[in-house]
Amino acid sequence: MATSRGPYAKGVAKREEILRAALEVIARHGYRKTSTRELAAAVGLSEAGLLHYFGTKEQLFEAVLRARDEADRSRFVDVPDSIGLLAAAVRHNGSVPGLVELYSTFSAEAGDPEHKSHDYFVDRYAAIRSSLADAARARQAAGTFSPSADPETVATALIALSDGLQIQSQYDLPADPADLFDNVLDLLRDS
Amino acid sequence: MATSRGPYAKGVAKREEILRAALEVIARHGYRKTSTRELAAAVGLSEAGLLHYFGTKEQLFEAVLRARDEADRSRFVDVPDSIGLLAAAVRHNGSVPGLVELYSTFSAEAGDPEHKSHDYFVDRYAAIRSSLADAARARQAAGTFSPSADPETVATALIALSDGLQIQSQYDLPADPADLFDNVLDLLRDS
DNA sequence: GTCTATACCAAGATAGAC
DNA sequence: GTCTATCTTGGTATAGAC
Repeated sequence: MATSRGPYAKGVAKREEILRAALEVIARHGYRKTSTRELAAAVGLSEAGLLHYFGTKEQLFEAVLRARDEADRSRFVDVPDSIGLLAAAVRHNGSVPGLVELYSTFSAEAGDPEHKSHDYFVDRYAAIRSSLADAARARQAAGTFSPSADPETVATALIALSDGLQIQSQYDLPADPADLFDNVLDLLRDS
Repeated sequence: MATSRGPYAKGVAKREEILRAALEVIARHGYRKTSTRELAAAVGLSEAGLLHYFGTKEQLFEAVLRARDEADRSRFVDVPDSIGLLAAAVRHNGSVPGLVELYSTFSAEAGDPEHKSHDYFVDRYAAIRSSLADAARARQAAGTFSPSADPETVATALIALSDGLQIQSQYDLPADPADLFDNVLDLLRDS
């Protein structure tokens, strides 16, 4: 048996270059219209060469979304709790429509239990839900959040609100989704 | 000039048969995995014959969603206002996972302004938003809804909540999405 | 019964995943 | 390169208005 040696430094760098390029191409052409062919051309690789790094098109897009989560976390390190983090992310989404389209489409498609990225979203939703519920409990203890609201319910609803606003923002929304999200949070503080 | 004669009785019947069959096949196999070939076979047509009626696969799926909206409206005629209608639809969605997958995926994909069904969703969202805002105003006037909530904001947020719950329901949700939706409505009544 | 738009099919062009 | 998917082209057969 060959023992796994892990990626070489060159491979790591190429991976990052591919992720950056994928982000850029997706932002311009959208998710559905971005082919592996086009992506390969953008980084100077053959299609086979590109897929060597990520296995399938889907795993590549999953990697792009993981990279975005990571980037958001480090962009908003100073935000006090995960409810605030979600609000900041919703606001930031307004400036990256290509990523919003990727996230919306991909999270809907991966709803199929046989989709390669299904488990990624199961884990991601569970983690966010748990951390939002913690934040809701902390805010309730501090007296800055509706005491009658069930934390788990609030957590699930806030995620749904964020996801749903990302979809609606692709159509003609009369207001800024981020302002809307903040307004709903205000309602929950006062009820 | 060729004057349009409209569809023959046979064509009208076949159209309905196709929509019914599409609903069933999509409910079983999901949206992404349903091919025009499979759909054509299910109604005893060639692919070209199938596409003769709807032009493209996308227009066929749009027709399926229009038929669903129509079916929901007649299923819930006795529901007093459109907020109640949305709540009833969310509850009903729990029994038709294939349609939920179709709706989630398709509404995300059609976010692309060049998608053939983009305008359908623009109109649909605008209509639902307007009717939900009317319902919120009526409930506020009747004293059964938070007076501090802006009706337009509530309308957009309720749609987002419904859409987002449809996505999350495809993963491991700890609670029933319909109960969750009702709980959020309760919070809005008391605030 | 004539006429032509509608209903439908066979084959293939095109394009993307892998 | 191979396989699979959508959609077009170019046709024939039939419904149904007149």
